Amino acid sequence: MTEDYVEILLAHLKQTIVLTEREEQRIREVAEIVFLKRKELLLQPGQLSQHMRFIAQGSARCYYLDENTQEHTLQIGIEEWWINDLYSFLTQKESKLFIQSIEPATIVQISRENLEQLYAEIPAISTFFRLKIQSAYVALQERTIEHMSADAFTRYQRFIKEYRNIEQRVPQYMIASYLGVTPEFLSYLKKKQHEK
Amino acid sequence: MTEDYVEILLAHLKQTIVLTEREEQRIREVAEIVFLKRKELLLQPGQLSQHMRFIAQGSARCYYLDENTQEHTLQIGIEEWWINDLYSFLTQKESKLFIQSIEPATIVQISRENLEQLYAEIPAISTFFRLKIQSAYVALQERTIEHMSADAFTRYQRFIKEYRNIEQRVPQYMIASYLGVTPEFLSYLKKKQHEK
DNA sequence: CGTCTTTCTTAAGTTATCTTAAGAACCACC
DNA sequence: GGTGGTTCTTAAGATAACTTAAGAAAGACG
Repeated sequence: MTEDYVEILLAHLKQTIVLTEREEQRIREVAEIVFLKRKELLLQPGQLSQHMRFIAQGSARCYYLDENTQEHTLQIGIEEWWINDLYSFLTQKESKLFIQSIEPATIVQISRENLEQLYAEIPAISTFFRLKIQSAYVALQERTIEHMSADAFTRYQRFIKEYRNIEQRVPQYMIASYLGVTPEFLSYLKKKQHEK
Repeated sequence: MTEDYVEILLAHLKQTIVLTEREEQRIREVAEIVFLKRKELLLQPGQLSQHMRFIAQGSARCYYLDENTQEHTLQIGIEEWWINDLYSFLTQKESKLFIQSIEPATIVQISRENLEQLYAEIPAISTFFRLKIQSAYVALQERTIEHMSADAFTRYQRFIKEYRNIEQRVPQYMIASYLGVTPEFLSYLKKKQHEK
């Protein structure tokens, strides 16, 4: 059932905020569902990000492609994570990023216009996204600090400790580009880790 | 005149939002002024960041000290920049960062409680800081991308191109720790740049 | 001004990480 | 269940960036 995916979003929201039955109904009205195959794009450089996107099933990532066609993964998400280029969504400027499913995925998304309506009608929704944006900032700051102060082996160890579930579902080369190393070097780090 | 510094803040706010004379007066009532000598601390790890801080004069930076007592500068600011550990301010958790004046500086700051009052009284102030937090996020994302995709020489060149005014006022080793290299290596990069 | 502290430079030796290339393993889908 | 594409590993050689150390320059402040 298509509707089941929206229920996953509602359950997720209700972990943080309280919603009346009527409010839930409003969200059901505006939520859109997108089904993706493996490695399909949801957003590309040059486009505007027009939705807040919630992963109801599967996995997705957000990455940057530099002048040398090297990928740099900024975020990897699985079920119940939000995935977006907040830069583009918030500033309404053209994105520089790709958002791509990793496995086949189901996304529940709300468009900017509908979201603005919801903000007006349901103050708790406004609170929810204010908190989300805050935590996105916090996560990014922690990542920046970690990237500057730890070497690749340490970053890898922390990653598998914190996200072994993700590590097992996602191609190695995406994790490498998330950690900021080449796939070959990550392979070497993995070996080094096993030897211990 | 102490009050002159608050006027700098007001002029800064009025570049983005419109304020009535009464609203300006409310801001004058709650703004606090802090005078700092060179290299004085405004915030240390373990403390809570309780203020939004605006540099009216001088310069300041925000940095992280890792387990090896290496400094990593997250932000450098001069006149009319805001400087804070938003992580601590927003989440009300203990900061992991230092905020420190570089040159002698004058900070105009508003405490969290006063700011919350202002949010309620002056919607434009709420808009202003929402935009600030957004642009802090955007700046951090751009920095992350740049750090992952460009080598140290390129990062240095972009830095001096964009911030030569800052580069000339701030010790080299802070710029090194902002760019993510050792001071010795930055010295080498500088020489390389001149040779061109 | 002069002196003490802070900051910057240079250079040699070292290490972390990348590049290239090629084969092996894995997996998606027919 | 086979097969074509994807992903992973290994290893050798290259390079970017770090470490250490010591002297030189610059700047703060009495």
